[in-house]
Amino acid sequence: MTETQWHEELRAKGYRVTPQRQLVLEAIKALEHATPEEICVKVRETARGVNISTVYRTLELLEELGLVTHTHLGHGAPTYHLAAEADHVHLVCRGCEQVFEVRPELADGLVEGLDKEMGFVADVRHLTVFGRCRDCR
Amino acid sequence: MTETQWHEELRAKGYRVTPQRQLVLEAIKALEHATPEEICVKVRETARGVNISTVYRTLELLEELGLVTHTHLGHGAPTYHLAAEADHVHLVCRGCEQVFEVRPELADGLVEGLDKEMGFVADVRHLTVFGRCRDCR
DNA sequence: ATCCATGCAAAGGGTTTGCACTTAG
DNA sequence: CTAAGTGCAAACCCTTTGCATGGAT
Repeated sequence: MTETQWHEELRAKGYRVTPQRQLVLEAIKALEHATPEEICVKVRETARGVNISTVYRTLELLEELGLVTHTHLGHGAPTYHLAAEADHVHLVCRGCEQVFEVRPELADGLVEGLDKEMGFVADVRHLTVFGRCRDCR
Repeated sequence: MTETQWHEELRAKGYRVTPQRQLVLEAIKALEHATPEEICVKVRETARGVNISTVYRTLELLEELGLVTHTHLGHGAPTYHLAAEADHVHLVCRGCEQVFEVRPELADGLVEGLDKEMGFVADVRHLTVFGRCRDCR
């Protein structure tokens, strides 16, 4: 989606294009897997005084527009990333707390099984697998 | 694991067997997928005045002993269940918010793939798949 | 000139912690 | 007896909300 495309989508739905909204989206683009807090810090590098509650409200909006998704990687705050770049499964190692990304095709069997067995359509982009990585097993 | 078995495991590690700890474990057994708050309420049906912080401390202990595991089903508090009965994958429907359980074998392909591809040992019991159920797709 | 969006501060969940008291061993 | 466990209250993190001000359209 181009810059002007989502600006127009915003306006079409009665929302406004504000500097804060643009900065939050840019921060997500730049950071990858960033928490609201981290996004806020990043945004403040450019524009001082942007409030954390604005970040939360913007994240909700961007997610509603389908530009952004979030995942829960562990116990703390969720992490946000561009929906366009979110096409991977997350692995979280309980040993070293590291986060890995793997091709979503690895979950194809699971996805098909769930659909066949009970008509459940899985959203692989929100899939987080906990376990232990090679070095911590 | 029998009653006396885990009592002895507690003592062997220098922990004590207290009424609160027994009640918390029984509550988890009875409730299935209960949040700390719900467990606390259940425990208070039997013993009044048990504190929520004791519940949290006990959950941590029981998890360390491997008697109990938790999963994050959605945004709120995690849910706890007996490790012995936790052998299933959770599905959460984003439409109706319902939680389903399915046989862990459905994830076998994923588990094998992760191991083969990068030596990652997945813990299926903590796996939660988000998506849409038959009625909400 | 609208009325949506923001900043601020306060409140809200969920969880952890410090400390004096209690209790299992 | 004495170390571990508990209750209580306060603190903590993350998130949401109410309201007056500010700004995009």
